[in-house]
Amino acid sequence: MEIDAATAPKGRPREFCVDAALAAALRVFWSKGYEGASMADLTEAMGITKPSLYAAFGNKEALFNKALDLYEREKADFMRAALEAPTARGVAERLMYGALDLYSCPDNPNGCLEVINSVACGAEAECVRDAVVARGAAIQQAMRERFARARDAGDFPADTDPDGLAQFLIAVNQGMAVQAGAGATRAELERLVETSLKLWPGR
Amino acid sequence: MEIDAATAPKGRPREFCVDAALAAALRVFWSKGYEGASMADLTEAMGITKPSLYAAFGNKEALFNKALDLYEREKADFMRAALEAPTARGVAERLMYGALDLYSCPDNPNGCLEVINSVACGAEAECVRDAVVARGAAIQQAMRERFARARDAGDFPADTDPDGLAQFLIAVNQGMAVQAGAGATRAELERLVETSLKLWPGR
DNA sequence: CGATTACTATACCAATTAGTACATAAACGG
DNA sequence: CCGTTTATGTACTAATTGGTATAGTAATCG
Repeated sequence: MEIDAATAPKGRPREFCVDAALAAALRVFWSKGYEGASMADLTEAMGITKPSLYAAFGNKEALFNKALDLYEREKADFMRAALEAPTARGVAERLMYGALDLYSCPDNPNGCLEVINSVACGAEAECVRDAVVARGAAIQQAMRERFARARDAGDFPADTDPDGLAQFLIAVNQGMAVQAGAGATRAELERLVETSLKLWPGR
Repeated sequence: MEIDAATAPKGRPREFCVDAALAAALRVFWSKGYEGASMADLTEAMGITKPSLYAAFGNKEALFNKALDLYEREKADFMRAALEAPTARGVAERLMYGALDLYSCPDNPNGCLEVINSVACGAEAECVRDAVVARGAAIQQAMRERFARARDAGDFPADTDPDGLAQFLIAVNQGMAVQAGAGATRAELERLVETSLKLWPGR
């Protein structure tokens, strides 16, 4: 019995990198959605066979949830980071430009994994939809709290509703994701960002 | 040979109402999306068998396109109507409140049929996605032209970009559809509408 | 009445879906 | 070298997918 179990893998070592396979799976889910991504699509992109996939990740739903974790950790982290901007306007700017970069990056599928999987779907995908929607609600809640602080700090004109502004910012973000998925160019999305920020109230 | 062919159907008359069946199909596509709606879902909701469906509508894709026509004609008509408002602000108001009514109507599936089917999908659905995206592009183009006229009429402050504003309005609309599909209440969507309109520039 | 025409229902099709059984291969501790 | 353990590749399953062939049925036309 070793002290460090991680250094003593027992059986045959796996021949693929779990992280790289998961990153490949994320790309597939990101471009096709949960339902649109078949196990055949996934195994091909990941470069492994189905039994390996099931052994390493459980099943399709578990794989998706792990990919979703990765997405939030590595791709959508700018959302959390945006909340740390000193003013409400700074939050909006960081969020919009971060979304612009993510949704129109040529290395990624265009659009937002969470928006793709939070719209309507068949019965098979309802469980993952609920999971995605729950994460969106968490982000929205965090933004509400941030804007409540911003209001107390005097970032907004007097008659402004911070909750409404949080919802508005998320809505524009979601709309940008929809347009990116529909093939909008980066220049078009840039115009959307600039127009939105020009309308943003306060500091 | 009769003059009026419509009054003399030759063979056995069909036992269901095509319009009612199409309306039922629309509801299914609207709540599950093109891919999420199986033929079994559709035939059950429409109250007919598969051969009847194929005889009357062609195939799944043709059925969807007919449902999409119906959607634009009966449900999303407020979009075109909004463009006839006398000022740009009036366009925005009609569009936002029309979308609010449509996306949160308790008699309908929540959300927007076109947004649902313009996000990522499997290979099977790409053709219908392209069709939906093309319709969205047409609406956006019409709105651009409307706002170009509005700018000439002096509806906007001097430094306003009409194209950007059209894109912005559509993005908020799409975001509202995403949130409606994710379970937002009507009151929440109302707040989004009011916040957005409060930020709208000019008259 | 018969012929023609078109709709309906059952039963079927090939392809694809997510998920597994099983035998084999590669690492380890003993 | 042996047994245990884990991973791999092939081949398979049951269920579902969109789509049809076939046989029967209900209407009008001549």
